Amino acid sequence: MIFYRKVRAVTRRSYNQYCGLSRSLDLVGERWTLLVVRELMSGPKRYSDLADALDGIGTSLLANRIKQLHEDGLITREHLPPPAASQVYTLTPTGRELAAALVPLALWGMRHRLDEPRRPDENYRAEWSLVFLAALIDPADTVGVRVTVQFRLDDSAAALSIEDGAIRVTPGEVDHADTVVVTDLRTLAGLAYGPVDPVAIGERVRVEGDAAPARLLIDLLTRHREVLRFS
Amino acid sequence: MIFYRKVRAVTRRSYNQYCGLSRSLDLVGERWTLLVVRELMSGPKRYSDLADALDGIGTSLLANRIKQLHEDGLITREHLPPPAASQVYTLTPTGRELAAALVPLALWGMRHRLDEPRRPDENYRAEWSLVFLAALIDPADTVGVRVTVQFRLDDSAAALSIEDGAIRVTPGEVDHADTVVVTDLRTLAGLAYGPVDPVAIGERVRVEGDAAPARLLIDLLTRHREVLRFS
DNA sequence: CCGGATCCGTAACGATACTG
DNA sequence: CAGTATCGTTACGGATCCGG
Repeated sequence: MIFYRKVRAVTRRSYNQYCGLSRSLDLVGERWTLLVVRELMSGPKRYSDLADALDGIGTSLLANRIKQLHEDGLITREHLPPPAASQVYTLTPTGRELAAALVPLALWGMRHRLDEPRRPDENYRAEWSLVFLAALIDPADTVGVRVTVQFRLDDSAAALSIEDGAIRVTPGEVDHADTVVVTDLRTLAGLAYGPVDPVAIGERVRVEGDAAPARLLIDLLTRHREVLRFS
Repeated sequence: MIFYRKVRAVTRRSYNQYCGLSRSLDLVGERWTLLVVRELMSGPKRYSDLADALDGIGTSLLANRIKQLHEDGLITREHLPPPAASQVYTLTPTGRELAAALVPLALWGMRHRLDEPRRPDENYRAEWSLVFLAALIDPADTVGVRVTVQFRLDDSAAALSIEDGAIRVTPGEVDHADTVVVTDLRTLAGLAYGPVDPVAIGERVRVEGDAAPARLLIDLLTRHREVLRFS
């Protein structure tokens, strides 16, 4: 009797096209991969953090995706010092460039696919959108700026902070925020790229605390550069 | 005896996340979909054109992808007048915005995934990369410009033309080109976004015909705006 | 020939159970 | 906590067929 051992495919499925887009998708075009990258845009994450955020991924597939991203040099796997006894995944510089390349695609989705409101059982985290909106801020506008704003969007919280030219998004509540902005995702997204008028946002945006940092940040978000156009 | 009819799933598979990127990928994240969009960036195409360019897609899947893109309002299906007796697919304005959003991802792939040279049996078409490089040209720089340059890259040809502010890529050979540029993809891509120095390209770029239009176009390609940065 | 639809084998994914 | 192992289901790939 002969046993056939199921051998793991040595070659990944490829489009077999000498083209930048095709080769990008060969690497990160499979299901869930780009969402793992998105998760890491709000800072290093543990395996269980990713599994928790990516509802429905299945543990086995997540492990495979992490392994691929690591082999391809898009993330690093670091062991935290003993007291933590844990390991975290972090974007490499190449991975961060990929993350930046996802910004227009995410904004396209915000513009065209967020008009259908959030379904009752649909997952949602404030940092998912905030990382892409934060990428719109022009670093040239942040010299000397040092601000942390706590956002609360549709009952999820995340903070956006600017310090020494570094723009960072932190999931959840931070304890050193300069002020708190309470609004919804569509309003904030509409402010940043589109139809919402910054001067008439009184009833859709509530600022708790000092208004100046909130104004500053919303100003930075609204005077970003143009989006790319095709044709 | 009871026959079970295989019912087409009424609900597409979704990440179930209220997030711009997730919802984009719900729409266009499945295999081959974004490559169909890329094909349409170089002009309207027939079904058989797409099937021919997307080697390995399988006719049934291509038909499904086209149907989805049409239902989602990203492409139109037009019947050509009787002598042609054919139908072509064209990007809608929303579809063109999506195409523009793919540019950074394609450039990321050019920068990071094209160092592995073209495999012997790997498919290649000049327009695949040219549409994304052309998107780097700033429309503000094209006022009054009217030029058509025939490119020949690694034995595939496509033309890039600018006219009345419209930038267009045409597959294959055109018959009204102002000049011909012969080079390879890595050189052209390196010129546009990266490490190749425009002043020392003599032996890597060959211009057949009038040098002025070629210089103009290469100049437009190299002085595009910065790419988005993350972090 | 063009524009698909049908069928079927294989690979990818999703859910759950289990382990160091 | 950080994954493997297993297994049923879905998606994809290739071939064939079919109506205009």
